[in-house]
Amino acid sequence: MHDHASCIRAALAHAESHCAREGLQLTPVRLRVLEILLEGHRALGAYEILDRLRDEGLGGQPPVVYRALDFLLRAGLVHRIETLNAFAACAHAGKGHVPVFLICRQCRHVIETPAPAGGQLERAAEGAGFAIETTVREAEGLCADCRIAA
Amino acid sequence: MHDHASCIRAALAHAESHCAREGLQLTPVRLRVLEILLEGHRALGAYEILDRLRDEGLGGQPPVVYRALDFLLRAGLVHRIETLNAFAACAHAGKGHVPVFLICRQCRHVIETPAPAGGQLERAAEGAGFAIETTVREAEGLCADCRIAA
DNA sequence: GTCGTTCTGTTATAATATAACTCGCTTGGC
DNA sequence: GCCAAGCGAGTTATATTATAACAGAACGAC
Ligand SMILES: [Zn+2]
Ligand SMILES: [Zn+2]
Ligand SMILES: [Zn+2]
Ligand SMILES: [Zn+2]
Repeated sequence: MHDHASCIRAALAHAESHCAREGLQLTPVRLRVLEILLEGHRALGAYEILDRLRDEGLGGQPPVVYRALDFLLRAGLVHRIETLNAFAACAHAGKGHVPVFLICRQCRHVIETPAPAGGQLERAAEGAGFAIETTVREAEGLCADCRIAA
Repeated sequence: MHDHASCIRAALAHAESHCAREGLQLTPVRLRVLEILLEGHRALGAYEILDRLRDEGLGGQPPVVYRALDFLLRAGLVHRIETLNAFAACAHAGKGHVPVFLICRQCRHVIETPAPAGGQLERAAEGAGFAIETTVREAEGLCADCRIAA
């Protein structure tokens, strides 16, 4: 069983120390967005996050949440899930990694697993003389729980 | 050097025979959208395609182009590029494949290479009991030409 | 013919994302 | 103390991407 409470604590502790070390400001809005994303290993759309912020009186317009997400993305604390146009807190903060996502189409849970370097993308790129800067690896399907439930 | 004229001819021939075989209707709008995407190995947004169609008097509203794209996607003749929210004609039509895309951020050229099965995504999924249905593998960076030009 | 299906046309709107400008706060120089 | 620079947040407006919902044409099945 996954101890999510300690999972959240660890992520927040990492975020604070990382920002302190790098001279980045983890402001209330930014922290709150991270906390919301950390509540579950799920991807949330920017406007879902925005609704939450609004309920809490923390900034009611799109730019607020998009700026916070932009900060968290650049700090490596959050990943963008391209398939869903949504965002998920990094589950491996601090361990420099190329994320791979397994996205359940039923419960929307997102499993992030670290990928070793030197996979297909890298080999394909090398053959083509292509210089990779960022990569996206996402799979959609059914997670173990939803397979059993089906 | 890439013989793109014959590349287009082959893709169109495949599209026609594939649709005939499967009982799918490659109507004028659908064919034209495919032709537009085949003009270059580039990704086009739905509204870029729509502008082209409009200029040609072929259907001026978003649903027209989205429906044509939906058809072409399901027929496997076109791929969606999640990173760009855009679409590119399949460069390996007919050869059942899992596409991998190398996307140049400068010239927007898209290189499609076929991926062998059994990569990182599949291994990660197996370990998690996750049943993959679709995968997205995209890399953004600089293509060989743009690296030289830089 | 007329019914069901498929494709297209059209209007309207939803969902996602950014531009551009304002303000308040901090901080450091002077 | 005062000012300027920088940064973050607030706000308005708008751009970009995508879909819902319904109306009309075209076609073959019966
Ligand atoms: Zn957890
Ligand atoms: Zn991560
Ligand atoms: Zn070609
Ligand atoms: Zn392809």
